[in-house]
Amino acid sequence: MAKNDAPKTAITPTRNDDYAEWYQQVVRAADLAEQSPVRGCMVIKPWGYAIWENIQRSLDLMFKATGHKNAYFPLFIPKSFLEKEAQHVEGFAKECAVVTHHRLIAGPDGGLIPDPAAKLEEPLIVRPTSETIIGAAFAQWVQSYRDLPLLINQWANVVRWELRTRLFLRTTEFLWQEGHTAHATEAEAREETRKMLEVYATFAEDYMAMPVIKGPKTAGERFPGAVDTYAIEAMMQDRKALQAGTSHFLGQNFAKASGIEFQSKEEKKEFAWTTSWGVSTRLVGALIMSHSDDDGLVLPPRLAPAHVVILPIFRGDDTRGKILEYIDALKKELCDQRIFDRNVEVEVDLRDVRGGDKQWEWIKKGIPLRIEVGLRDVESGAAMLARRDRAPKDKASVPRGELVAKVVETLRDMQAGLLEKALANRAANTRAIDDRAAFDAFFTAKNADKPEIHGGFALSHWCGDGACETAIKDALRVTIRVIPEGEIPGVGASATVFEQGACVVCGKPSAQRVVFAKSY
RNA sequence: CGGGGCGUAGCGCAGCCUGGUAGCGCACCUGGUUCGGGACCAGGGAGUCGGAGGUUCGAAUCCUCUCGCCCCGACCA
Repeated sequence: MAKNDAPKTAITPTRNDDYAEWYQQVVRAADLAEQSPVRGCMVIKPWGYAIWENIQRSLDLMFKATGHKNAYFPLFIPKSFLEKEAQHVEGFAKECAVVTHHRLIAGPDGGLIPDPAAKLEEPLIVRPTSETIIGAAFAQWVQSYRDLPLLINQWANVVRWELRTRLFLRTTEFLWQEGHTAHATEAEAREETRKMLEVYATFAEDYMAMPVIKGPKTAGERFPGAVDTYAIEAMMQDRKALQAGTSHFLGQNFAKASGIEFQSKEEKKEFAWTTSWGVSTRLVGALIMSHSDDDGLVLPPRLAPAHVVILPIFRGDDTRGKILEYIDALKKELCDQRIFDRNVEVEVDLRDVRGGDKQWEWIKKGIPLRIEVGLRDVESGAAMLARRDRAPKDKASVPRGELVAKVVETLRDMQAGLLEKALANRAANTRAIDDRAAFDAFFTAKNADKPEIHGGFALSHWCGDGACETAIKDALRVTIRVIPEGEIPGVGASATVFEQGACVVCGKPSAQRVVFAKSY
């Protein structure tokens, strides 16, 4: 095949040519977000924000169904609050935005400067997370064991002064949800931690069509101040791991720091047991990197801002009305259909833009289905149907009578297909590796100058020693993403997680394999 | 925050070495021909060349500083 015969893709470069650049181009081509004038902060555009809204709505229902209530706490956290939990301080101190003044005045050069007379007595920290401020509230709210459990969630923005940012994956300000709960017993708090991890895993697989491995993190990867951190980890198309959600068992650390005490049935003063758990706009990044291709974004129907775009094909003004009428009726009927707990959402693109361009725009935006309606279709009682998970030119005429049912059926099929494909990709790039040489080879690019996509998930034995974990990290930038608690679908019997083995680093005995990978 | 790269029209880039006040493709606007399709022809609009200093008769081009973005690393959702 000559160079010029290479299939033209809507996105350049392709994933294989330059994955990082491809990602950015998809974000732009799909009109999801853009860089803002503020360093490290993004503007989320309507199409991208709608995805977040769908994530929000779906998760919110799941939180409510598990007994949680939403509330809202201050953006600002007094410095002294953050100082209350030693490990917490250590973890977050180096990435905090600090508010020191409450007024601006004219400066010597005509600009504005903070008024020295308006300096805050105690600096306020723009929340990097809300354990401490919510802890303070909880301390007020909880008196008796009858006040427990306290199950609260907050949708908010947070700020972490990141040194290296990437749209959606890591930005200085990001949107998220943070659940905070307090319980009377350790067992109950542990159960809550697990329950929410499960909610996240379900959401990832059923809504995002993104398979995840769930389980505890190693001590080294723990949330600052947590006793145990659990996570869901997904594999992106460049085979790197992405932490898509975390759930923390905080023990009594924060209860002690914030004074969350209650009187037990036995009339004793006790510290509550707390948890926290969160997912962020990073999920949008995860979605992009799970399914999208060299023609742009690919969205799971369940979270797509719209399911269908109807593209009219006009030839001359005399037939325009007829076609519009046909489209209108079709749209109405489609919008009455239920799919995945909501109505089918339809866009009709009437813009005066060339047909081909219009079509490609929607392909790049990842809308699941495109329906073309021209005079021919109106007259024959049909429409052309094209799906985003097939080649752009792959279209089929569907009789009008079957169209509506076909749309619903196809959306379901696509949702399932995306998960299957992602599962297959993960399985194909997950390997049981038992000796160090093979491990090193797995995580080393053949082309050092321009590393190709390589590696994946290595299921290897680990003795549990942090030193071995660090040795791998230093040598290969590979970390233990998660300690799996079940077999990994699609991986095959030769890679059984639970069997005796020897640590891939030091050779000491190990009872199970863990997931090693490069990560975001 | 360390190493590297890059900032020239909305997007992608050339020009910079060898200073003489900007060019290409796509997008955009107008007219026409096309048209189940990322078309073609003709005409047109759009850039204080990231910002600030400096050198010079003259700076996108040379020097200094600064801001931002990207990649690699350390850190992290």
